[in-house]
Amino acid sequence: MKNTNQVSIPVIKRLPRYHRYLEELKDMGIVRISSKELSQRMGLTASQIRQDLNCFGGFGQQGYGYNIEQLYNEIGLILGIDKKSKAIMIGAGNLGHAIATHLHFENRGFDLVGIFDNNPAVVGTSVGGRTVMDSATLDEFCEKEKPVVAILCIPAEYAAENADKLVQLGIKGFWNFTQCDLVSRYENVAVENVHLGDSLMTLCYQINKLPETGEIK
Amino acid sequence: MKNTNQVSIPVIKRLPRYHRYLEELKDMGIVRISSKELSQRMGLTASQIRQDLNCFGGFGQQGYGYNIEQLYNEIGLILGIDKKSKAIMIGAGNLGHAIATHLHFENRGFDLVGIFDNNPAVVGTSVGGRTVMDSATLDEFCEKEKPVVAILCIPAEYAAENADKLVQLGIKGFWNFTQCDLVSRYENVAVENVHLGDSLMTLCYQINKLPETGEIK
DNA sequence: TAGATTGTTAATCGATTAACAATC
DNA sequence: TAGATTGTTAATCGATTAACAATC
Repeated sequence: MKNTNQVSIPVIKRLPRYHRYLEELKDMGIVRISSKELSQRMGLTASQIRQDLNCFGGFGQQGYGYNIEQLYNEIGLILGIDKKSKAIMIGAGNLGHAIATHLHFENRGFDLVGIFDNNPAVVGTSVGGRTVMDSATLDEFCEKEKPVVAILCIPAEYAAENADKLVQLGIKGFWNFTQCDLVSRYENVAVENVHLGDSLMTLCYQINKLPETGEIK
Repeated sequence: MKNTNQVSIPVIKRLPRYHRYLEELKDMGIVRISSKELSQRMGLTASQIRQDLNCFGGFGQQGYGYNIEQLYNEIGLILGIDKKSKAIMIGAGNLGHAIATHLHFENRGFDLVGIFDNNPAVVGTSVGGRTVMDSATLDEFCEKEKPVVAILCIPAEYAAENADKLVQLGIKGFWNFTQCDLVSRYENVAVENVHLGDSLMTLCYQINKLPETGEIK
């Protein structure tokens, strides 16, 4: 694998999608694929695929293309999904509950080791086979388990204070489902935002910009 | 408002975020703001903000800046959140349940008029004050209510067939929570993907690329 | 009026696409 | 070997940033 220093964000964001398509092809029993054919399936250019992959190394072979299983595994390694970082979830409301039960953390480089909430009605209940713990025990838990990532599923107004505290407790990355941006509050802390409200508004724009049925041009 | 033909995607994706920041400033009782100050708050350049806004018209005033409430309203109009498109949700599992209850559709240009599931155990239950309907009644419902957007909260393997059917029933846009890409299956149908799995894997990459504590450089 | 800040044009930067020699 | 397809360099395209005249 080549020097991975400073691979651009757009490239990184495409990796999981490559991974998905390759998994599908692998499961179909297909062994090799050319950048051209993959590009057609994915709606990209072959050039882009080759450029993207060559940020990390030459995984193909001239005249042959790419071995699907090998490339699939390589991309998994690049993403680091074999590492299994410890993650905790803050907030076990509707959304937290859904995220905790719906995602396959273990297939994506994480181990969800704890779920916390400060609502007494929720503490002690089971979410996806895990018992929700009291937020009051968070400090203690972090000192012992040393989780690396926190998944924020709390109301926006508590996001900043919680994040600050979690960084002090050693958290190095957030999967942020709150409206709050956590813009550059910290150095060397990764933030991956899932702004569902923003996404919905973007769709709103698209819908309203769609040509009306029957409209000319 | 200027001709909005072909405003680039990156610009559109920033609009909801401007909207959020402006709402916050408005709620704080602040009346005006310069592109410079807003840029500092948001972690952007002032140039970018001015360029973005001038895709739609000149909302500012030299020497003064922007009136926060006016700009907030203008961006709302650009996004079209006053239009209230009818939306239906397909799949009322954990994730669907959370989305239906967690998002404020009415503030973001949509009216969630129906939730459907094919699981008899779920049909008839209440989700966020709405009764889940049987998927078997979907055709009938669409003919009568003419929803414009479908929110897909179903397993990936059923996504394509459901989407095809929904397009035939008149759906013009998808908010797609499935793993399936729905890549360019249709013309003049908007697709906004929320690939949570991809997002999580991107975070995985970031975490593993973070400099180790104590590491030099 | 003087100072501030926009709207807009020009310059820069980065990402995507095209081209092609290398090579399996 | 001939054909296919990569890895990589060069060209293009688009988005971001800088600069500044216009003007409130």
